[in-house]
This record gives sequence, structure tokens and C-alpha cells, in this order.
Amino acid sequence: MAQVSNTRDQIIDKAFQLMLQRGLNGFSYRDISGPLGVKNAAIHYHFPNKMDLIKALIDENHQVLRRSTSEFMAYGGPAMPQLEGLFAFTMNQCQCGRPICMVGALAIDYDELSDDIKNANDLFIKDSVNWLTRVMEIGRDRDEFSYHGDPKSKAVSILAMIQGARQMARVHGLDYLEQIFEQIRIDLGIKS
Amino acid sequence: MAQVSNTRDQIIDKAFQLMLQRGLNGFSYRDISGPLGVKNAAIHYHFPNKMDLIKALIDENHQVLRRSTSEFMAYGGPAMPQLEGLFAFTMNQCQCGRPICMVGALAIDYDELSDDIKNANDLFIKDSVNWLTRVMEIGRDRDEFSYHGDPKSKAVSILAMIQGARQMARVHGLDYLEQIFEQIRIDLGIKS
DNA sequence: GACTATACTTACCTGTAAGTAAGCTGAAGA
DNA sequence: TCTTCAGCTTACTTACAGGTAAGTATAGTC
Repeated sequence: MAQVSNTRDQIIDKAFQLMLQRGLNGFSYRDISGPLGVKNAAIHYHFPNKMDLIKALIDENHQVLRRSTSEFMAYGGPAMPQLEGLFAFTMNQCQCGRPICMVGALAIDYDELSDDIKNANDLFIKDSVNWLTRVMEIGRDRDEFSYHGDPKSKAVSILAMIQGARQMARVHGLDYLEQIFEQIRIDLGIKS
Repeated sequence: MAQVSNTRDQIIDKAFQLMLQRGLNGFSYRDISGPLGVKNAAIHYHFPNKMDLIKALIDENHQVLRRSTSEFMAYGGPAMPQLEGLFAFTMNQCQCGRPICMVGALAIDYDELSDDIKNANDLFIKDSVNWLTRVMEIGRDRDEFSYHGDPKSKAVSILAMIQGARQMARVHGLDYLEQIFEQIRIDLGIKS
């Protein structure tokens, strides 16, 4: 079996889904190893302890963010597709059994995170905010939409809203999520 | 010791704080019994199992909501003090070591909640939304503030925003929370 | 003074969590 | 063909979770 292992990738994938479903303390190694058909010790082989696993999840998630925003951050372009992309991504995640966003899932267990994890999470949030701030700036400059106040504050408030929306949507269904997206559009003066 | 016990109240108080700090799976009976100077079995005496305890927390929280909104719901009055009251309450909770709101804390563990708990949580959210919807209606009618779209959608979006804001504030500090409150005011046309 | 209910404690149970040490296996290089 | 090493498994440990049954202390009631 000395081939390149894909067990590691499968562990990350499963763990990520479980974390967004149940939070850090809501899943165990057994919940990962069982479905994958391996033993708990196989997870410890790839990730010596749980925090190493969580770190890998954050890094993986950060990569996804970077891949999907790097072009816009480098070259600019219309803002609306970026915003609608965020809505679509969020909806898709919820439909794929990942109801809670990573930042929301980690927030509840924040006190028990290592400094290393806190930093990685902090960096992820900062990059998210930077991206959406740029979307807000460009969108207003190009008259794609309008709002009052500081672009960064607007960006943070939208991210917070989506984060909360995913949690509410878990209780009240995905209609709630769509309703909140629509309100964000209305607040931005898109579709009177 | 056949006096009226206040251990029950202390358990609820401690458990509530722990749940808002660490979530449902982030605290154990020991975390409650230790600080109170009782044994785990004392908790089981008052709340046969953990779900009974959680149910009590939700009910308690619901009572707080009802007490602080019943007058407005019955007789109306200016909307702005209601909204500012929500901001002040939220800030106060965060400062008192209750960083995450109850709905947010329960959302992550939603799948393992009993139907009973889900219903109680659902009802709490509905009452919250009803109250803030009324605040949004009255505020617009009285020209205290302005916004586009449906009052209920606006209410839901604000509640979602505050829920997300509390989680972000845990990572980035309470300034984030204040910044989001300010953006809500700006979006409502209060303080141009 | 016996009885009863409340509010616990003591002592235990089962299950499961994360984590570890040592052994096995198959491919690939020397 | 022997060795090496990645990628596991087997078999274990320690700690702690929620939960329970039986006993105890105290106050109020008859």
C-alpha cells in the first residue's frame, strides 16, 4: 500500500463536513474512521492530534477562498458576480450538508483553540473581509449598487448576516437564507 | 435542608453561561457542579438528563425575552428605544461572559436536539422575529427610521446580523460588534 | 416521636473520547 | 533479495462523559 494515500484527503473532507454539521466537540474520530473504513489510529497517523486536523481544515478552507477570489483581488472587475457568487456558494454549502460556516463552527469552541488555530482562523476572516470590502468599494464606484457608510463596515455586516443566516436557516429552512439574500440586495438598492 | 432550593437556579445560571461560552457539547456536569460545590448527581436530581437542563435554559431565556418585550408588544410606543435596547442587551451579554447567543449555540448541535427542544427554540426565534418585525413596522410608520422591503425580512436580517456579529466579535473583539450596530443604524438612515 | 418529602451525597455503571506503542504489509530502491 | 519506509492495524491506556441506585440529613406534618 505504499502508494500515495488519498485517505488523508478523505479524512479532511469528512472531518470538514462533520465540523460544519456538529462543531468541534460534536464529532469524534469514530465518526470519521467508520464511514471511511479505516481505524481511528489511521487518523492519528496523518494528524497526530485533533488540533492538527482542525488546522488542516482551516488551511483547506482558506485555499478555497483564495482560489475563488484571487482573480478579482488581482484584476478587479464587476462586483455583482462576486456578491452573487457568495450567495450561491453559501446556498450550495447548505444544500451539501454543510449548514454552518467554518467561522461560526469555531466561534463556539473558541476558548479551547490553540493560538496557532486562532491565528489561522483570524487570518481567514481577515482575508474574507478584505475581499468583500473590495467588492463593496468597487460595486459602489461602478454604480452597481449603493449604500451608506464605510465599505469595510458594510462588508463585515454582510458577512455577519450570512453567518447568522446559515444558523437560522438550519431551524427554519433554506427559504430563510434566500429571504436574507434578497434583503441584502434590497439594502444595496439592487432590484427596488 | 428542606428549604426552598436555590441550587436549581444556580445550576441554570451556570449552565446558561457555559452553553453560551462553549456550546452544548463543550461543557459537562462537572463544569457546573464543581464551581457550585455540589455533586453531579445533584444536577441529575433537578434535571434528570441534559436535555431537560437545556430545555430549562431555553424556557428561562424565553421568559427574559417576554418580560422585556411584552409592554411594547401590548401597547406599542417608540421603536428606537427597542432597537437600542437590543444593542445594549447584546453588548452587555458579551461583556458578562456570554459571547454567543443561545440560538447560535444551539444551531451547531441542532441535529442532536430532541423535538421538544427544537420546538422550544423555534418558538423563541419566532417570538424574537415577531417582536423585531413589529419594531420595524412601527419605526417606519412613525418615521423614526427608513428601509426598503418587507418588515419581517428586515427584522430577520438584523437578527441574523447580530447573531453573526457576536461570533465575529469573539475573534476580533467587541469593537466589531459596535461597528456592526453602527452599520445597522446607518442602513436604517439613523445618523446619516 | 414517628412519618414523609425534599435535597442532596456516595458509590457505582457503561460508553466513548483522544491518544499511543508496537506490529504488519506491500511497493520500491540498492 | 534484502532493506527501508509509508501507511496503515491491533491492542491497549487514561480520562471523562452522562446517568443511576441506594443511602443520608434535615425540616415540616400528623
